[in-house]
Amino acid sequence: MLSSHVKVRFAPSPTGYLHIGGARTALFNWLFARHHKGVFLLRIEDTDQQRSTDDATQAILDSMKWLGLDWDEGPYFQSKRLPIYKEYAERLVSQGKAFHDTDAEGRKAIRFKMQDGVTEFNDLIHGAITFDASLIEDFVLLKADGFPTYNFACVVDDADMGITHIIRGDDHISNTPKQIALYQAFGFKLPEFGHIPMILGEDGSRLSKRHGATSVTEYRDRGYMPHALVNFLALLGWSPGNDLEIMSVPEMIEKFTLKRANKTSAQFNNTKLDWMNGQYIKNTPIEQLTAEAWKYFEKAGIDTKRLPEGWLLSLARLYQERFKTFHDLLNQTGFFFTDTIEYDAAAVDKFLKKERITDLLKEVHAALSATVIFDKNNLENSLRDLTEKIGVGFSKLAQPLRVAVTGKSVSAGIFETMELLGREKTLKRLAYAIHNLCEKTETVKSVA
RNA sequence: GCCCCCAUCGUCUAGUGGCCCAGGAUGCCAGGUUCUCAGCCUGGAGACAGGGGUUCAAAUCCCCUUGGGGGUACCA
Repeated sequence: MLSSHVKVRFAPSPTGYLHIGGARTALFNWLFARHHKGVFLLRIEDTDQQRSTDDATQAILDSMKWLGLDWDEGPYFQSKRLPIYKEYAERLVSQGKAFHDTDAEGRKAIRFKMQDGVTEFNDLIHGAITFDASLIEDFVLLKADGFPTYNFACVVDDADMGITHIIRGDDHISNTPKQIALYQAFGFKLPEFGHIPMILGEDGSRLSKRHGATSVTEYRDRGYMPHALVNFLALLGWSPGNDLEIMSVPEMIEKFTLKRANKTSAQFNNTKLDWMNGQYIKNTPIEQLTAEAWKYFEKAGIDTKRLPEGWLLSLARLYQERFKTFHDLLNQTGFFFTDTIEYDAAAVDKFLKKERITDLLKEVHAALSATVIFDKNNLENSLRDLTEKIGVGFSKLAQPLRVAVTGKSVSAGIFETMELLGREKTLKRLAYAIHNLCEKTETVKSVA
């Protein structure tokens, strides 16, 4: 393959945010270009005046950047190339290959005259695909508003911009014979076509808003790492051919070929994405992870300036193997950042509203108060000593303490948690639980 | 309706005629580690849509059926 002449494009229409299907198409084009050391260009197909918006364009550009899909040319905007399309359309009219037409509603357009015959092309992924051109109607090239239609603008631009490989969703397979007819009418050199499978929602139906998060920006806002999303998306419709799953971007570029792309549509799977994001989090250097968490926390409205030096790093270290997304981290660690913690009612019932818990926690309170250096080692020593002295298993003590301090029956290690929370808050919450939560019936949420 | 594409564990996939009574990952289940959960380790259940061919031999090739997806716009 002549790698030096590869030129591909991603050509979204700015009628909505970049969804994961579009992102995957962009990614495959990008990987293909980088693998072949070719050119990747971005073209905005804003020929639908009603539905195109600047916000959508901006969201698409932001999403591409966030994913790390940098383009070498563009973005070109089709709305700025109107004279070009007009000229090409008229050329076809003058050659008798297209004609002016007025529809029932009185709109005037230029329509392409389809020739009968068989259209066959060799798809890079599907192999030979054949259409009977006589079944395809004469289609509009230039709309009444002077804007080109998709099929027309696409061909004119791809030819004009020197696109060598058209990699796009297989929902475009049936557009291909029309486009080939146009290439032939103009005498343009035909590019290669590679139609990649669609990404379906988790239930196997076409991706839509009711599937929850479908846009790249939503995944960004929910605290996923861009490389994890890229890695996950790369594996939807493509595989390196071995058992490798977690791959760096350079690795993906090196291994990416269209030959290894699938024909079968793939269902999106959030659970596996979560797992993958967790893998990336685990493998991210702690300083970088802390910085990312910091950014996310600030956006979420947490006053990070008030946190002691190094505190967030300790938090990140403690939670690194425990969270899947930054949003998840925020959920898990919310009790650190508030004076009003939420108590899980079931946890309170199960671990605090029991006989002798008040006494036990009073002992714990005393032991913790007497711990001079409030760090995890000393806290552990104090409490281990206590359990030995009063003869109870450590878990009998840990759970009530956990609920009292975090409000939940699940948390990271209790000693590390107390150390991070600090002496003052820990003791305050413990005292509150002793006086207000143990062996009483109401009280689910209050100030501690 | 007509045209086109597709079909391996729930999901993502490996598999291009014998190496496959089908491998990996995720999820699920069980056990281990343990202050809970997560993580980690070990083990387990789990698929070639159905039917015909071709062949000494088929998940792999052909046909039909069924199922899914896409198109059939002066949307892209």
